[in-house]
Amino acid sequence: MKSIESSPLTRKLSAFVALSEVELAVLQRLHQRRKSFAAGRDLVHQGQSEQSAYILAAGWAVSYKIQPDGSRQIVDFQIPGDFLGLRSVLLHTSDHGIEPIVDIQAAEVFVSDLLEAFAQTPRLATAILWAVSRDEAMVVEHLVGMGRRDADARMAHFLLELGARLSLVGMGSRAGYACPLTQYHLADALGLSAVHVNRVLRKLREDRLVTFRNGLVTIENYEGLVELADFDPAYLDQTGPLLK
Amino acid sequence: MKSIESSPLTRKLSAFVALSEVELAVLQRLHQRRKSFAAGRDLVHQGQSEQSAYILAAGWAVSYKIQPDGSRQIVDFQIPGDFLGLRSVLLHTSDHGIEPIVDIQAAEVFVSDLLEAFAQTPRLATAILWAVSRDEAMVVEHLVGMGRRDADARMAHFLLELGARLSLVGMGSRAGYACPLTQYHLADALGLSAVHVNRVLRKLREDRLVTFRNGLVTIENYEGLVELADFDPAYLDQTGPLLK
DNA sequence: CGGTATGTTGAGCCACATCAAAATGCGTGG
DNA sequence: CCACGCATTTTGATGTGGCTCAACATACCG
Repeated sequence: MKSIESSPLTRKLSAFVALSEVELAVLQRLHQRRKSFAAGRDLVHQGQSEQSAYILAAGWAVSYKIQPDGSRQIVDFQIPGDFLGLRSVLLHTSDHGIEPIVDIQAAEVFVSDLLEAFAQTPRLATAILWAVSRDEAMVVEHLVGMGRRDADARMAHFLLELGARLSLVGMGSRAGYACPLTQYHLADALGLSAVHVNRVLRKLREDRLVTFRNGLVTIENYEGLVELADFDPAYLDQTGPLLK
Repeated sequence: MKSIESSPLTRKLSAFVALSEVELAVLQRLHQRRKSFAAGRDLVHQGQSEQSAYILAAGWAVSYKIQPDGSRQIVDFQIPGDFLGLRSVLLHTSDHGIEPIVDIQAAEVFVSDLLEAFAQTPRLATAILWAVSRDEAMVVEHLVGMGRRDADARMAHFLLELGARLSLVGMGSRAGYACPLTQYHLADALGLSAVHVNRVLRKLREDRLVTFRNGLVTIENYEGLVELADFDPAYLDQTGPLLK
C-alpha cells in the first residue's frame, strides 16, 4: 500500500479524485513494465506514429517541435507523474518529439491497458481526463505568455509554474528547487533567444527576485515574482478532491 | 437515426472510433437540454467556477483570457461539434472566458452526465479523451506558431487550420469558407496588433495567396499557403477510425 | 443620416533578434 | 593533477519585425 501511494501519478490524481482501493490497484497495474532511458536519446520521434505512452517515474523530459527552419519550440517539460506521449497515442501521430533531459525511468502503457482500466473504473477515466485537461491548461497558460507577456514576465511565470508543479510531487518549495535545464531550454520554451534569456535572468537576479544557477532555482522574493508574472496557480492546485 | 448522425460532435468522434448503436444513443442523450445564447454575451466568465459544459451545435464561439493590463489573448475558436468549457468543469475553475461570436445553439452537459456516459461505455470515454487531445494538439500548434513563426506564417497557418476544421464538419473546402471573425479577433488570437494583422492580410492578398474580406475567406493558392505556413494537417485529419 | 464598429495607411520607436567573441565550468584521458 | 575539448554562460554592438500613436476611410445599423 505504501508503494502504491508513493507513485507520483497516484499522488497527482489523488488531488483530484479520492481513489478507492480498487482504483489504486488498477492505477498501480499501469506502472508495470518499468523501463530506463538515457538522457538525450529521443523517446518519441517527431513524425513517427507511436504505439505506446509512458508514465514518467523519475527524471525530467522535454516535449518539443522542430520547425523546418531548424528552430525548436519546446511545448512543455515533464516531471515525475506526468504522461509522456499520451497525445501521440490517441491521435495516432506524433506531431512532436520527446527527449529525456536526464536519465529517466518510465512505465510503458498501451492503449489497450488504458481501455481496460477505464472499463474497470470509469472514475479513473475521469481522473485521467482531468490530468489531460490540466496539461492543456498549462499549454494554454504558456500560449498566453507567448502572446501577451513580455520576456521578463514570461520567465517569471515559467519559473513559478514549474515550482508549483514540483511542489505537488514533493520536489520543490516556495524557496526554490533543483532544475537541470539549460538556458537554451528556457529560450526554446519561452520563444526567446538564448542570449536574451541570459539578460532576463541577470535582471531578475539583480532585482533580487530569483536566481537561476548551477541547476538550482532560488526564489528570493516570491510575492514580487508572482506580481511580475501575474501568476495564479488555480489551475495547478486543487484545494481538495472534486469528485467524492 | 438520421438525426443522430447529423450531430457535428458525433461526426467528429466517428472519425476516431466506430461508435455502436448504444454509444450513439448515449452520445445523443448528451444533446438534450438545447439552449440558445446571444452573440457577445459571455457564456462562461473568467474567474467563476463553472458547473456545466456545453456542446456547440450551431454558430461560432471564442475562448480567451484577459490579462490584468487589459490585453486579450484568444486561445481558440470553437465551431459546431466542439466542447465549450469542458476544461473549466474538470478543473473546477475557469481560467478563461467564452463568448459567442454570433448567436449560438449549445447543449448543456453536466459532469454527472459525462460520468454516467463513461460508466455505460468506456469506449466513449476514450473517444472524448481523443477529442480533448485533439484540442490540445491545436493549442500546441498555436503555441508553436507564437513562439517560432513570423506574422505571415502564423496567419497562413491559422487560416489553413480553420479551413481544415470547418471542412471536417461540412462548413468549408479548400477553396475557402465563411468566417465571421474580425481583424481584432485575428490579432488577439495570433498575438499581433490589429494594425499589423491588416498589413499581413494585405500582403497575403497581394501575393495572391488568400483573401480575407466581408466574412469570407477565399483561398487562391492552397499549395503556396501550405508552404508559407508549413502546414501539416496530420493532427486534424483522421484517415480512418483508430479504434475498431 | 449621424454613430459606432471595423478596416486602412503612415511615421517613429523599442523589445528582442542576430552576430561575434570571450569567460567559465566540467568531464575525460593522459 | 593537469590539459584539452566541449557545453554553457556572459557581455557588447548592431539590426529589425512588429508595436504604438494618429488619422482617415468605409460599412453597417437604427
